[in-house]
Amino acid sequence: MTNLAKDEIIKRLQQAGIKPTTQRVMILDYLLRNLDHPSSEKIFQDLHSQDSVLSKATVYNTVNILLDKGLVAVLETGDEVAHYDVELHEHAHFQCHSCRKIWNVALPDMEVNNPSLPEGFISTGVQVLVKGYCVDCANSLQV
Amino acid sequence: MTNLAKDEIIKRLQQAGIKPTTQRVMILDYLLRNLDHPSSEKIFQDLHSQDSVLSKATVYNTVNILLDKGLVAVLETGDEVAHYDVELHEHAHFQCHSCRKIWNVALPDMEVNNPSLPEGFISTGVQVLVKGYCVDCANSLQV
DNA sequence: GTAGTTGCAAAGGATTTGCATTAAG
DNA sequence: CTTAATGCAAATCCTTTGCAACTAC
Repeated sequence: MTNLAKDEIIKRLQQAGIKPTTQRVMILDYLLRNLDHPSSEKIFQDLHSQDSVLSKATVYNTVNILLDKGLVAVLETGDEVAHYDVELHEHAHFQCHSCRKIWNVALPDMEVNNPSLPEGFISTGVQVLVKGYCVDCANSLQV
Repeated sequence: MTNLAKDEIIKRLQQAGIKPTTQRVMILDYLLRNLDHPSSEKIFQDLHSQDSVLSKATVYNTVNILLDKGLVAVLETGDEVAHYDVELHEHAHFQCHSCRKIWNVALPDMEVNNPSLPEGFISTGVQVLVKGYCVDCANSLQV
């Protein structure tokens, strides 16, 4: 599990031009320690229960700043909530229809970076989401 | 542009086990004529302005039924709204960061159907979303 | 009749926003 | 000091739900 020192986290924020306040460091630290694609609500709940100096609005604002500066990525799954990810190198996600958990999966070596876009279109990234059933749910549901 | 006769649409609904009411036929017809990935709100606005016999709840309910029966697919983009698509064969989508419009793009012939999932996991489908800038926005924004 | 569908308005849930307070350099 | 960030609550937007009225067999 990634476990960067506070100094490292502060440095990352500063390099991105984000003022490293207590709350922002907490949140980025949380994301680096929890690679299971938490939602803003989950981040808030977990951090707020440990340490009451944190509001929901701050979590949403901070996550949006981190997104904007490219320190995290967002994954839209069709759940009502957005899931965040600090893993920035290209990879795909798998989500279980039943338990809604998300896994990272390796992207096969494919030309997903060069889909046949119309002339003049510019790609900035590709999101690949595989849906299905995880092994536990597949077993218990007899899918 | 697809332009199925009402009879065809009714038949499709019946084959899926959906009672072909006036509103449901209207909505499926709309989706077949508008391949630009409309949202429920857009469907409601366009159909309601033509013909006032339609409520927002009916649009949401109907779209969910169509989804459930596999007559349409949903595309989650990270906008606050879901976009619907009657094109059911495998393809990718491109969305412009700037104008938010969505295009269908061909999936390169890749093994996206067989990503390396963990043992026992079952895939039921893959959603590929390419993000970037469309030609018009790229030009006007000098990206 | 009876079951299923519609419309309306209200509820629900995720996210954003306004503004007074507080913290950071 | 001065600017920016925080916390709180209210607001907003999308979507779902409850329920009474309606429609179609």
